[in-house]
Amino acid sequence: MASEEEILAKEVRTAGFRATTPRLAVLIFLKGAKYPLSIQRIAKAVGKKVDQVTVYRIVEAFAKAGLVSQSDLGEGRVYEYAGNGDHHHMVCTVCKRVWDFTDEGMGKLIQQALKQTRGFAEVKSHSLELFGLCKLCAAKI
Amino acid sequence: MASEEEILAKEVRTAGFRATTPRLAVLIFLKGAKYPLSIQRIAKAVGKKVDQVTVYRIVEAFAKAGLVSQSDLGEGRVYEYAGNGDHHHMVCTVCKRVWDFTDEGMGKLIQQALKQTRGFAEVKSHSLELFGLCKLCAAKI
DNA sequence: ATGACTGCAAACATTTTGCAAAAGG
DNA sequence: CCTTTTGCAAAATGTTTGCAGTCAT
Repeated sequence: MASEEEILAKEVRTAGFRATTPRLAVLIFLKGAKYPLSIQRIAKAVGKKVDQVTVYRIVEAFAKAGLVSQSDLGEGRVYEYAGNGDHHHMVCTVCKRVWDFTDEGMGKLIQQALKQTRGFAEVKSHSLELFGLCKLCAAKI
Repeated sequence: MASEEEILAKEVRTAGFRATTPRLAVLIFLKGAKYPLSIQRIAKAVGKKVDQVTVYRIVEAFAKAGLVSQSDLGEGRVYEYAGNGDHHHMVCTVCKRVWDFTDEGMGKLIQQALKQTRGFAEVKSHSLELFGLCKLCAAKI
């Protein structure tokens, strides 16, 4: 049976890249991460065996290829493994913690949007964030 | 009758700020803008009568106060006047142009999300972006 | 073998900070 | 007045680029 690493290596190659140590390190880390992370945090996580410049290039390329998805949860751009399922984010603007949620209605919403905006041909990806207060932070106010 | 500027001045004061020239310049410009803009573009637009550092501070404060809303449409963070109505963005990833669209179902979606994520008390704002290809760019491929 | 990829150094850009002077209420 | 706000200079961060050497295929 294929190891975790072999599976990801295949995924990386399918996306058109060579399966290098830095790329696998980044992808393995992101796959295991519980919430989206900034370049800096990813770089720190993979350790100094991978240069931060390389992390920039890898993550940007992965994002373009759709292997990772990007968003801005209020603290600058963050990235997460796209293969962990389509979901959205709910962010507490005080403690910055992130919750995931899913929504069935996205397909319908996209159809509606396309109907409204003539001029658009095709939606490739989406990003939806809700900002507010978690119960803990709300209680403190 | 109150001039455009007087109305915005009042809005700025209601939000808890002093109605200074730089703040009104930024808000007037953003109110008239047809799509969300970066700090750099806002600074350039209001001219060099307002320092770019001041634009940073103003826009950040306005965003926190809810006077402007922020998002990342793929090219870094951009801002727009919040009073121009609740809407979402559709962005062509090739030519970067932005279309607006609205969605009735947002309230229901938020209720759903709150149901899913125990731990959340209240949603204050949201941000929804669709990325894809406009017809012009799709035709060129 | 050979093109893709990485690391390193340095350029470049963006964002933040501190403080004295200016301006709003 | 008296506090908030601004401009300026400078520091601190963040991001991109160029290139020689390394690695995956």
